[in-house]
Amino acid sequence: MSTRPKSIDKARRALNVSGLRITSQRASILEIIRQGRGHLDADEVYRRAREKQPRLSLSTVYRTLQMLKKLGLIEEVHFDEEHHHYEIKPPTEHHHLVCLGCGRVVEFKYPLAHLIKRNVAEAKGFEITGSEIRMTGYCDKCRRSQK
Amino acid sequence: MSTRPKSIDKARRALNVSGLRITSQRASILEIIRQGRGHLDADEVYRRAREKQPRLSLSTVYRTLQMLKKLGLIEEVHFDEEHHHYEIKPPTEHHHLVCLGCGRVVEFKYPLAHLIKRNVAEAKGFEITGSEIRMTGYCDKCRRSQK
DNA sequence: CTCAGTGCAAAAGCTTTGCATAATA
DNA sequence: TATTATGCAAAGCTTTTGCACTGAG
Repeated sequence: MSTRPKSIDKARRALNVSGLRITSQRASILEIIRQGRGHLDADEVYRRAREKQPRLSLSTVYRTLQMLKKLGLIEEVHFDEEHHHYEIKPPTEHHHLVCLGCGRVVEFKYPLAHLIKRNVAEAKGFEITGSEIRMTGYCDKCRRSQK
Repeated sequence: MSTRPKSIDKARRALNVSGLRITSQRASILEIIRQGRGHLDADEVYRRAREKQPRLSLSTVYRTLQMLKKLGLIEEVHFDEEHHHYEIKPPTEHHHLVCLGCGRVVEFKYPLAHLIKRNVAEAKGFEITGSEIRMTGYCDKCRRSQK
C-alpha cells in the first residue's frame, strides 16, 4: 500500500499534465497544507516548511500557493480580515464557523451552493462556480468562560 | 422633512453616545459609503471624499473606517482577495454574488444565517453573531461574451 | 543540456502609527 | 479651553518581482 496520501498523488499528476516540475519545495508545501487541515496562512506554511528546508524562501511559498490555486489544487479562504488561509481543495462542499474568542475554526457541511444556485442565481442570470461561507460567533468554550 | 438619510442620523447618535466628535471628514466618509451601496474599498472612499475635501488624508479614512466598524455602523466585506470593502450595516441579512468576469457585485437576500443557526451551529455549540456569504461565478453578460 | 524553479534582495501595495497642528463640544 | 481628530510622513506588513544561479526532466 502507498504511503503517499491521495491528494499528493493527484497533485503530482496535475503538475505533470501542466508541464510543471515537482520540486522538493513544492512537495513540502503541499504536504504541509494538507496536514494543516485548511487553516494555515502563507507565513505559517513558510515557518513549518523551513523546519525541513531551512533555505526555503518566502517567495517560493507565495509562488507555489498561487500556482496550486491556479491549478485548483488548493483553495484560498478568509477567516479573518488580515490573512489568506489555504486548504486542499475539498472533495465535498463545506464551510467554516470561526470563533471570535479563540480563533478556532470548525468546518461544517451544508449544501448551500446548491440551494442558492436554484433559488437565487438562476433568477439573476448568474452561473455560480464557487462559494465561500464564513459564519462568525463564539464557541461553547469561549461562551462559558466569558460569563 | 429631513434632508438627511436615516443612516446618517443614526450614526450621529451613535457617535454622540460614545463621546466621539462629528467632523466634516467623518460625515463625508459615511455619506460616501452610504452612496457607494456597499462596494467601495478604502482607496475609493478616499478618492471620492477628496473631491469635496482635497486636504483629507488616507489615514483619516482608515481611522474612520475602523471606528465605524467598531461602532457597528458599517460592515467589512470581502469581494476579492486583495481589498476590504465597506457597506452601511444592512438592516436585513443579505449576501453577495461576485462576477469573476467584470467584477460586478449583486446582492441577494436569503435567510442563510437562520438556516445554519438551526441546523449546524446548535449542534456544534456555536453562537453565531455574523455571517459572510460570497458566491463567485459569471454574470449573464460575461457568460454570453465569453462564447 | 535546457528551461523551469529557487533564493535573495528590493520593490510594491495596503494599512497603521507618532507627533505637532487644527477643530469640536 | 480641553480634548479629540486630523494631516503628514514614516514605518510595518503582506505579497510581488527581477535576476543570476540551481536543479529537475
